[in-house]
Amino acid sequence: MGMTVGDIAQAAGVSQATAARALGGYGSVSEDARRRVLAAAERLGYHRNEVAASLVAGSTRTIGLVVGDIENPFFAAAARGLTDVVEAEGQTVLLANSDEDSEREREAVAALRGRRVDGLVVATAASSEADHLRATVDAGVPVVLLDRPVSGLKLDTVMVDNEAGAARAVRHLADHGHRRIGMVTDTLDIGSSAERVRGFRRGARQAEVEVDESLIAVGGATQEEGYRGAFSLLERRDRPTALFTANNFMTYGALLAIREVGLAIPDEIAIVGFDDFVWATLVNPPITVVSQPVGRLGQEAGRLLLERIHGNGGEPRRIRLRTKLISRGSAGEETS
Amino acid sequence: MGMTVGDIAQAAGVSQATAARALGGYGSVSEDARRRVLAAAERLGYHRNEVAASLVAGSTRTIGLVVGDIENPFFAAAARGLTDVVEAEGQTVLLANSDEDSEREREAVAALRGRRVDGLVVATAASSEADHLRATVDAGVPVVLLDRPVSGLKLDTVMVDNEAGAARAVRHLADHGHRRIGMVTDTLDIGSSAERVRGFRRGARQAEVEVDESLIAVGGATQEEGYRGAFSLLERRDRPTALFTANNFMTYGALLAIREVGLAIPDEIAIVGFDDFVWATLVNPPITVVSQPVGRLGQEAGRLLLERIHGNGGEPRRIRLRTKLISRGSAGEETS
DNA sequence: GTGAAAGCGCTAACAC
DNA sequence: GTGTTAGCGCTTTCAC
Repeated sequence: MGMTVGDIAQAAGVSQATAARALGGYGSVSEDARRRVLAAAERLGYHRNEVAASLVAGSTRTIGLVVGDIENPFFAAAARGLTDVVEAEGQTVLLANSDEDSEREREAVAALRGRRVDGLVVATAASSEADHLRATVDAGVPVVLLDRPVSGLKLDTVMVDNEAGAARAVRHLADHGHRRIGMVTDTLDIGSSAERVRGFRRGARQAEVEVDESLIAVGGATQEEGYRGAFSLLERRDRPTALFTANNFMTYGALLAIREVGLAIPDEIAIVGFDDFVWATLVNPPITVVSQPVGRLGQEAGRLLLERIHGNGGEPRRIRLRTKLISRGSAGEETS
Repeated sequence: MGMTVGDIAQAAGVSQATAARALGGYGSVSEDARRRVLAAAERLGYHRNEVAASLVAGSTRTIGLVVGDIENPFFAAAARGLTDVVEAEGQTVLLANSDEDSEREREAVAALRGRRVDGLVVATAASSEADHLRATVDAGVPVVLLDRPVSGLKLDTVMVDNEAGAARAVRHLADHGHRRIGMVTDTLDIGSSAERVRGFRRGARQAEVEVDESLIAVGGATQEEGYRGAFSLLERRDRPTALFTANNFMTYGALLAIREVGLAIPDEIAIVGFDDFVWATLVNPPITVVSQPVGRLGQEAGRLLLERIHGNGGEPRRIRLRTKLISRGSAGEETS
């Protein structure tokens, strides 16, 4: 533990510089010296103090990840994709949860920046308040936006085609005879959610379905709020015949509400959710979803960030990954 | 960014030492100097370089977490509990996945130690190979074991009453008329799984049910392996009438296998899973589980670790949290 | 109360 | 090829 290059140097009978070179594998060291140093290091169980190395190198080989909640399978999968990519480059991930709260997000970013992360991947809670991100980039710390665009801030961003995916879902519902379609979403402060609502409207227009704005239930980013939103729609006399839910929390909440109200899927209420989930095929009936390549989202974010860290300048890039509709029956499709 | 205490000191017209004291809130500084320093820092947007501070303090205020896979809801929930507790103390979590591979776990631990984490929480992949953990503790870096005990290594450990919980599940199945009960588990290298198998045997004994060892399907730690294990049991002529699955991956895999084989739950095959999951109430029928307080597992691990970091010596502690059987119908219970 | 100076463990000029 | 030396940005004696 308390072992330093100096100790190794002494044990190997060379200067600290030589030991450092042998250990670091840079500069030139005689074969003999190198062997002695390496042997001493091995014998004494030396491991480089990365924080000291970071101080001089000006790089911590650590990248920060700020998500709403790592317990959310979406973020967990993205985190996994990210860690896989960056660890392959010797980077490690510092994790922070924002609980979708802008203030907590600020604190998280500050904490990570204080620890001098080489870069940051953030799924920002509020697409409008982004001065902390701008300040970070201005300070020379690369930031990649995950899943959620930010208005008025050109930054590397990795997301899915939210609008197209949502529109697709609505058309799918319309194709199966639905004219009265409700939507359950979390706050529109979340960039991707705002896009999905736009997609909802667009899809309706394309399918020539009238959009009843009162059928768009907007709530918080929790399952309870999803439940509440869906419930409010379902208890109306003129309730919709189909629901489009903007993410898994909303989907889950809506399914609870549907069960609570006692409606049969898909005959009394159809449903299509944004984002696939592991159990979608095991609930009854299986749930039709717009699936997104979540792991890849994290991977691409990692790649983009690594490029920036490696000094790649150039215009910010926006990567849009494609979503895919997976038809399982909950929209009233014929399934075998 | 390139701002240092020296810069602030200069801007405030004081020495670096005074600026550092004012900024760090220690030592004694005149009210006047303090104000000037703080004002300068604010104005120039100074933020302490924590890596430099870490180097001198010998503490990074960072703790390492090594799990099998953050995408696994169990680990995600534990991670969340852990971050909540340690962030409240100003610590941040460095995350690494081992994929339940001993070698990758070693590398992860090495990488985290190199970054001089103040402590480590690890859900170790192999309960028998623990020299890397022992070495870590010996080097003075506190380690808390999460979820999985390690044989022959006395360390702070937070886990659930695996054996009791598993026994309870089996008795529950026996209480509902099952005499031929199979078990699907991942590798016994995983400490908690080994305990659950012991609990399986114990529960059977208590319920005076004969244990057919060939009915214990042991596989890898993936859903596919869970599927495979369950399938192998279900396609037997003398197949069990009930299944106990050792964790969520196994439960999920088993449910797929059950569907594949075309058996009805609970009439043709009953099932009880270890560890609750969000969708358990929405699959049909709802799944009976032995639930564990996963978030608390992470929290307690955090508390234990923080205590050690704060210099609390004393004997290693083992915390066992209680599991709870939640009856939902998949074991053939009468449900309203 | 304040400043000068040493040092955390490492890397990297710069001489030899 | 190797050693000496000067920092990286911070904290912390030790004088004054």
